Amino acid sequence: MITRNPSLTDQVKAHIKEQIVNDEFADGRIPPEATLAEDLGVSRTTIRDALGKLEHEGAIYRKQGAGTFVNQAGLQIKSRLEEIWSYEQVLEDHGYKPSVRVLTDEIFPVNPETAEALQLDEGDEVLVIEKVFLENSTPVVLTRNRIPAALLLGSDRKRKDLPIYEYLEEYCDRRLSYYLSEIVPVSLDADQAAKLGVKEGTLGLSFVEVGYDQNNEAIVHATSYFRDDLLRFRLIRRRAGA
Amino acid sequence: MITRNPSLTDQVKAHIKEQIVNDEFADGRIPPEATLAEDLGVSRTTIRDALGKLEHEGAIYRKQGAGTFVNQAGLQIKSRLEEIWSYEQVLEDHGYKPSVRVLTDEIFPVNPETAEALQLDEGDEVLVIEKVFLENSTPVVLTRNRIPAALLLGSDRKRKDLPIYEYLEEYCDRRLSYYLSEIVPVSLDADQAAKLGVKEGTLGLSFVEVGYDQNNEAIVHATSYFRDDLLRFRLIRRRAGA
DNA sequence: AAGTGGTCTAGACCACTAT
DNA sequence: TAGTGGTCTAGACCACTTC
Repeated sequence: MITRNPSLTDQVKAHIKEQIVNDEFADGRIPPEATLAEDLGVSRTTIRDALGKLEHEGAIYRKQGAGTFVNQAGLQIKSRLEEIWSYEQVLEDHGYKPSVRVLTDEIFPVNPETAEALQLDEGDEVLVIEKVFLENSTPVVLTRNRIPAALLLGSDRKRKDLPIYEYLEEYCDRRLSYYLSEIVPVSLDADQAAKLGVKEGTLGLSFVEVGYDQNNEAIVHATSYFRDDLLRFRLIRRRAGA
Repeated sequence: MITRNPSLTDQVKAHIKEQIVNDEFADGRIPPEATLAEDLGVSRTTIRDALGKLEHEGAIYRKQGAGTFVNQAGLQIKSRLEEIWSYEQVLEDHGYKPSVRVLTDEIFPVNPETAEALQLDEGDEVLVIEKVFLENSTPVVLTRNRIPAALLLGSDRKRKDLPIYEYLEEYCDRRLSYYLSEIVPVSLDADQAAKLGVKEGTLGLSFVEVGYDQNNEAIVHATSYFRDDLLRFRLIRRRAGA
């Protein structure tokens, strides 16, 4: 059944992706764009947009003049760094059964680092939400999110365990559009190590990031720490401009 | 002057990017797509493709129904992780004057890890090129590239200091298409620390990656180590599927 | 020479934002 | 309601690979 929303392109993308994971293409060769367009009853442009997205996420590769092919190596990637949104989802993708524990959920005066990241003034307040994501009872990810208190709409913020982007939609009516992230290797301090269940000084990876909404306003300052022994991030690096 | 190659889209993109960095758009507002199309004498599709690339690399953002705007925050990013290709270029972008020193350039029997990454057999040989990238006389990046010896075309490989993708084109006639990379925090061992001019055990970031050519054949296994105090990597994380 | 992906056009209509 | 970006179509021609 063809409907708008999800877009035709996304439907086509999902359809082809399904055939890929079900290994329905002989020799890993995907049919020509013109054939796909005719078979699915859409324009070649729509097919090309869908294939473009699949190529970008590493599921396929294309060779001008030759054809389009399944990319087995790319399909192995579980967590694509550029697309990580919910850590529960990431853990699920790794085959874990994730759970969340909220450690902190309080309003504090902003610290200088967050004030700069979120363009706040000294003395402004932020809501600090600290959470741990666990697989079974093993902590894997520790996050600290800071949201300007001025953005909060009501005081009945019950679902503290929501993914932060859902929390922002629910209680601030802001839609998180993208993160600008910095990747930093860290030696976990006593507090962080305790919360992640490892020894102080253990090596870990961390993100320091600022989240923006559709109006390009900074709405969240996030810091995340990962157990490197349990979670590895991968990404595809391409030639600039491609 | 309008010519093919670079594509119209890339010419349009470069043109708009230049106007952005020269701050030629009042209020950071970029003209409507229809206007750009008419002014530049191309179709709206071409304009949209160009704007799409600029949006993807963080230079602009778009709001349906409202317009297209310059993204000041995104413009600040120097090294976009997904697009890093030459470390000399990265160091230049950070305002450094880079230089390269080749530490190793020899053929060895393949080790098990590389054999698996490049689908080689035990006993096959690889060319190992180890290089350090320096700013002035300070080491910043240490890389080790391993190329299957079977790919080498001749024996007069003089330019060992070429970026590895150029080396592969020059001496193997293979075009590097993309890297599949894993990000790993490390405590530098004695050898690595010495080559980077820091104390053993210093915290660093590393990439472990496999490079593929257009036929999706693995052609290089690379390991890189970075001085975290001198080089930070950033990236833009977006909602999956967007 | 035949087939395939890459680029580009011109135009239609929809969804959303601003006023 | 007017203006803007988002999606989609149908078709043309080019560049490259394969045989």
